[in-house]
Amino acid sequence: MKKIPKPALERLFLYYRLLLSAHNNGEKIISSVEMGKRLDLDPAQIRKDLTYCGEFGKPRIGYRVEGLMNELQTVLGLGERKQAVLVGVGRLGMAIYSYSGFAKFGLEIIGLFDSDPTKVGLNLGGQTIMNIAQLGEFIRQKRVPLGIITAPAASAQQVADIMVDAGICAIWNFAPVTLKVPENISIRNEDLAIGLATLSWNLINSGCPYIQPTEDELD
Amino acid sequence: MKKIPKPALERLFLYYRLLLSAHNNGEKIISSVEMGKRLDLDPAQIRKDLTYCGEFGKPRIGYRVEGLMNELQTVLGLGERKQAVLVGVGRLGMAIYSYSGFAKFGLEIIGLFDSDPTKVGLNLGGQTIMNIAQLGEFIRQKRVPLGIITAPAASAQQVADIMVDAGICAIWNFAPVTLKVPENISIRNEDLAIGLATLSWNLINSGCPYIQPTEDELD
DNA sequence: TAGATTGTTAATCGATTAACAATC
DNA sequence: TAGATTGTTAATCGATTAACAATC
Repeated sequence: MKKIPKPALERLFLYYRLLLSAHNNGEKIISSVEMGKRLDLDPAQIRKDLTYCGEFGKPRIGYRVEGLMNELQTVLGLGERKQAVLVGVGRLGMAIYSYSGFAKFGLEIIGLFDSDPTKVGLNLGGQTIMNIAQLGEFIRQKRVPLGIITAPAASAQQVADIMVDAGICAIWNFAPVTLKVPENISIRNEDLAIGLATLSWNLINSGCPYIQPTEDELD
Repeated sequence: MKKIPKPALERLFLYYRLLLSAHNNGEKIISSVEMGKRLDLDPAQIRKDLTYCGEFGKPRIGYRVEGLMNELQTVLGLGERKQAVLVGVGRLGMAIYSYSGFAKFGLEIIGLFDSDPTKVGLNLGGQTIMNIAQLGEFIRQKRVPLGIITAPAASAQQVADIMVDAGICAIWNFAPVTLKVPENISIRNEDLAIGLATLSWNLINSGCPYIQPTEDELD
């Protein structure tokens, strides 16, 4: 398995989603130039990225939409079932749990957990929220490879420790905190506040007329 | 205003949040080594990043927690009020709207919009959900600098067009689609499915014992 | 002082972009 | 064929890491 640079890996998924949409739209062939237009990316970069997943393009023609789509699905493992537990059934947790878009890529949330006794026992979309005390045992027994943390920052590390101890392989972390995990565990931080912070910086440095300069703004 | 590379800008926010926590914890001084330990980053990188926001460290001593925190707050504009509209009051939209963590960094969502007539008129946390037809006028009148899109992919571009036309300066996009906007508009895509896809790839390429060939999983 | 830590310069690393021969 | 598009190599760009003099 050829190593794929992280930025390229993320783009591969964008290509996959684009191809899925093109396929549903009845398109048979697509060129790197056309993909670049739709995704606002350099066609050369797209071609380069696609070399990480085998060769499919034909000079003068372009890429077969369905073939490339299937190849990407295989490479990214999007066709595999990925069972997961979700810990922290707040609004964000519920949003992720109920979002059908992830199921298309193989995500199956098979266990909901919370530490709040008023939530434990509630039924949500056919699943009963369990006490966090049962988390480790559940992961071990069901051999759950993926953990989703939508718990508050204060308890996120504790949750991660339980998951790791129970043998989980990957963590999707939405808590705004840097988790300490062994390096064989793969972790993805969706730190939404970072996005807000970068937009904040852009706003005050872009001369937006709708932002009222406090006193220090003049360049 | 010195230009700040994007990855450095994102880390600056991590430093800010760390300092906020250290400050609340009563810490007065912190070194780049200590920050590196807590954030799992190279101390040299931290020192380098911090040069983008003025000089604060003292050799042999470290950084003054409060001073550096305040400086970062100013640089990132986190103390400024950032008024925003949110379009698409589904579960994710509600999660973002009701998350108090963003308010700490200056976010103020002052308008909720949806195209679903059964939602328009409902009251949510003191605000009435408005019809998307009023979006442009609202932005113009209130001079709203920031738009948050939590609408479905299919309508996201249309929403963005209205926002841009009304003079919005920045867009925080949660819809899984590449939006076309003029290049003077700053945009941040929080494409959560990318995270899932990278974890998916990691799972199938890391030899996770809890991941089995698909046929074993059928039941 | 002696030692720890900064800010900065230089070296390394990795990713993007450009160029173009090969190809259909 | 002529022309468009690929895959790949080389050049460029930018970010990270290493090294170390300056400093308190």
